[in-house]
Amino acid sequence: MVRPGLKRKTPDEEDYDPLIDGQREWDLEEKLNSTNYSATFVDVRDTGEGFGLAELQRDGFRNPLLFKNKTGLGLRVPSESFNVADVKLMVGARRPVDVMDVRTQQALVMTMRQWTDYYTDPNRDRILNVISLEFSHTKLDNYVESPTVVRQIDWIDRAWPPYLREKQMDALNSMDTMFYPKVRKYVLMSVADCYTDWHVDMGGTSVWYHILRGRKVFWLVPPTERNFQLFEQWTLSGRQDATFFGDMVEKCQRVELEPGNTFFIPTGWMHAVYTPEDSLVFGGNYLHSLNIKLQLRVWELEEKTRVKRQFRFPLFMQLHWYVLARYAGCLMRREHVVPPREEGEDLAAYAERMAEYGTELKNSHQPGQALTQAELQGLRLLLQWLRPLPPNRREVPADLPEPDRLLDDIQELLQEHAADTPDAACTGAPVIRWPAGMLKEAAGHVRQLRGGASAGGRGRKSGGAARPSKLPADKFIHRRVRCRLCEPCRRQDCRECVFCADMVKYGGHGILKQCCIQKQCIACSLPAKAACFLCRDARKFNEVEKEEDNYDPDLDLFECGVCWRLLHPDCVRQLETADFDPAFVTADLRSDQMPNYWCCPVCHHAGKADQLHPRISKGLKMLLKLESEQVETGQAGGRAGKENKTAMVGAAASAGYDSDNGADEPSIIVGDGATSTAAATSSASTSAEVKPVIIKITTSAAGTATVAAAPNHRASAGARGRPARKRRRTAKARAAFGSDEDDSDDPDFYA
DNA sequence: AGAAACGTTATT
DNA sequence: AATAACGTTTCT
Ligand SMILES: [Zn+2]
Ligand SMILES: [Zn+2]
Ligand SMILES: [Zn+2]
Ligand SMILES: [Zn+2]
Repeated sequence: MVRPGLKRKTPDEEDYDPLIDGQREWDLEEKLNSTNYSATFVDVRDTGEGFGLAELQRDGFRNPLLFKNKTGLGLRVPSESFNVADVKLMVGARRPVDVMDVRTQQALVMTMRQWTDYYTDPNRDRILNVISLEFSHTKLDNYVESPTVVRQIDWIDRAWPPYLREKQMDALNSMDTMFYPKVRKYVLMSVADCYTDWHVDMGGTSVWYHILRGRKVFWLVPPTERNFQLFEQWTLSGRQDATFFGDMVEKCQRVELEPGNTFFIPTGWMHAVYTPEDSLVFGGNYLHSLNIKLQLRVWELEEKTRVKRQFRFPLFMQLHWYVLARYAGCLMRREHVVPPREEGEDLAAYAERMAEYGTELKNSHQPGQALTQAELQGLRLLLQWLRPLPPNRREVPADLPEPDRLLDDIQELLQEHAADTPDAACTGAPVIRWPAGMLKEAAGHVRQLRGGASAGGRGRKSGGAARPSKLPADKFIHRRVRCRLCEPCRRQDCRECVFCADMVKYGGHGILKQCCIQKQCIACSLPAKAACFLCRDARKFNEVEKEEDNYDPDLDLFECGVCWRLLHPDCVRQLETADFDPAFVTADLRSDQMPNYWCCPVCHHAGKADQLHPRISKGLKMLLKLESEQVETGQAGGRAGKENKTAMVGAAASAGYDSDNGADEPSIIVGDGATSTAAATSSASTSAEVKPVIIKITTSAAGTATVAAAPNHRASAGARGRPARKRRRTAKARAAFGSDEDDSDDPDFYA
C-alpha cells in the first residue's frame, strides 16, 4: 500500500513512454469477478483474541492475516464517524499531501484543504488517491495506535534510539530533517474506483491496515523467488498497463476488506488494491526480525530496479545497524550506541549523563534469551551483507563508533545461540528492547527543572546526592527570577518572617534559603539571559514595559509548558517547515499560571495543549491560599483570621490585587509609585512607601525579635533533654554557621 | 497536607 | 566570589 517501493514507471523516469499512459489493456471488471484468484493464502479470523507475538515466534509471519473485528489486537482508531474533514482538522489544512491521479498515474501535491474540497465535491472530475499521508506528531497521532503485536516487533520501536526519535517529536526548525524513519502511521483516503497497481511495500516492510470506512479489494501474490523474478520482469518491462501481474503468476488470491477489518500483510507480498467505494483507512509500515531474509531480498530488488530514493524506506541501513546494536546490548550486555554530547554541555555533565544512560540500559538486558531460527538466519545474513561493504557504503549512524566490533559481537552471539531451540524462543515477549524509563522520556513526560530544584529532602543523611544537569541544552524547565518591579518585589525584608529569621544576615542559619514572605514576586520572569530557541536572542519585556499600550506579545519571549522551549511568537510565525496554525493568536495560547508561559503553536497543533505542565507561581499560590482562608474565616481585607497561620500571609495580602479579577494581573508600581493598573489604584497599596505587613510568628517568644530555631532534624535529640550527638557538617555549612561547636543547647534556638 | 531542607542557578 | 532564592524532595 503506502509509498510503494516498486511501482510503475513515472514520467520523470528514463524509459517512461507517454503513449502507454492510462491505456489499461486489461479489464478491471473482469479481475474483480474472475474466479482465477482463488488461492487461500489469507488466514481469516473473527477477532484478535489469542493472537500475539508468541504465535508469530512459533509459526513465523508468512501469510496475510485478516481480522474481521479488531477486538484483542490492541489497535486504537477513531469512531466510524471520523471523516476526511476531521483529518484536515487534525493534520492541518495547510499540510501538503501527495496525491495520485489514478487515470493518468501522475503524482501531484495538494494542501489538505484542497484535498478535502475535492473529496467532498459531489461532482469530482478526477479519480484521486491519497496513500502516503504520514501523520505522526500531528493531533491525529493521539487518536491512532498500531496493533500491540506490531509495536512489539517494529524495529523502530525496538531499536531506534529513543533520544533521536525525541528530537523529531519536538523538531521545530528541522521538520524537513528525518531523525528516524517516519513510516509508522499513515491515513489513506481513496474515492470509489481508485486502483493502485501491483507493488511491493518499500524496503520489504510489513503492513498493518485497518478499514475505518468504505471497502477495499486486494489481489495478493506470495513472495517466492519465482514470483520475485516475474515481478522484476513485469516492472522493468515498462508495459505494466499491458498485463495484470496477477495473471503472470501461478497463484493469486483476491480478498475483500470491509469496515472494521484489520489486515496484516507480511514481508514481500506483491499486491494491487482496488477501492469499490470511498474509503478511509489507517495503516503503517514496519521492519522486524521475523523475515530478515525476505526484507533483504526486497531491498536487493529495489536496488536492481533502481527505485528512487524518495520511494524507498528512509534510513534503511542505519536502522539495521541500530538493530544489531540492540541485539548486542540486550543479549550480550555490550552497548554500542553512544549519544553525542549536547551543544554547550560540559564534559563532566556529559560523562555523568552517559554513566546514567549505561545504568538505565542495563534494565533492557536479558542475556540467555533464546532466538528464533528465522532470527538467527537473518542475523547471519545481515553480517554477510554488511561486513564486505566499504566504509563509505555502510551508512553507519554517527553515534555508533565501532561498527566492526559490533559485527564481531554479533558473530560471537550467533555462536553462543547456535543451539537455541524453537520452543525456547516462543516467549511472547520481545527480545530486543529499550528500558521502560528511556521510552517514557521519549514520550515526553514531565521533565525536571535543570539542577536548581533537583535535590531536596530534610537533613543531610536523607537528602541524597544531587543529580547533575542531565537534560539537553534546550529542554528544561527554566527557573524563574523575581521581576523586581512588582509591588512585593519592591518591598524590604520584613525581618520577622520564618525566612527572614533564617537568613544569615539576620542571624539565622541560612538553611531555608527562601525570600521574605512579604517579598514573594507575583510576576516572576524568565532570567535576563534566557534566549529564544530560534533566533538565540534574549529580547524580552519587563513587567513595566508589558503594561504599556504598544506592548506586542509576539515580540516577547515565551516558555512552552509542553516542549519547554523558549520562543518568540514572531520567530515561530516565520517558520515554514513546522506544522502549526499560521494565524495563531499569542494571547490565546498564553497561560495565566505564570507570566510568559504558553503552549507553543507547534505543541498546540499537535494536540498537546492539555499536556501543559501546571505551574503556579509562588506569589499566585500564596494569593490562592489567602483567598481560601478569607472564605474559611469569613474575614475580609487580607488579614487572616487564624493566628497560627498568619505567618503564611505575605505581601500579596496588600499587594494591590483584586482577587475577583481572575488573579492574573499583577499591579506594577511605576517610577514614583503611581500604579499602572486599575486594580492597583483601588488597592490598599497606594504609594511608593512600601509598608510591610507586620506579622507575629506565634511560636516566637513574645515581645522579642524572632530568632531562628535550630534545624529540626538536628535539634530533636536536644529537645528531649539528651545530649545532642556530634553532627557532621559540610564545609559549606560550617562556613555558614561559623564555628563547628555543638549549638544544640544554645537557648536562642528554643526561644 | 504542610513544613523543612537542599543543591543549584541567576545575578551582582 | 558572594548573595539571593527557586522549586523539588523528604520528613512529619
Ligand atoms: Zn520577611
Ligand atoms: Zn516581582
Ligand atoms: Zn526569537
Ligand atoms: Zn511547545
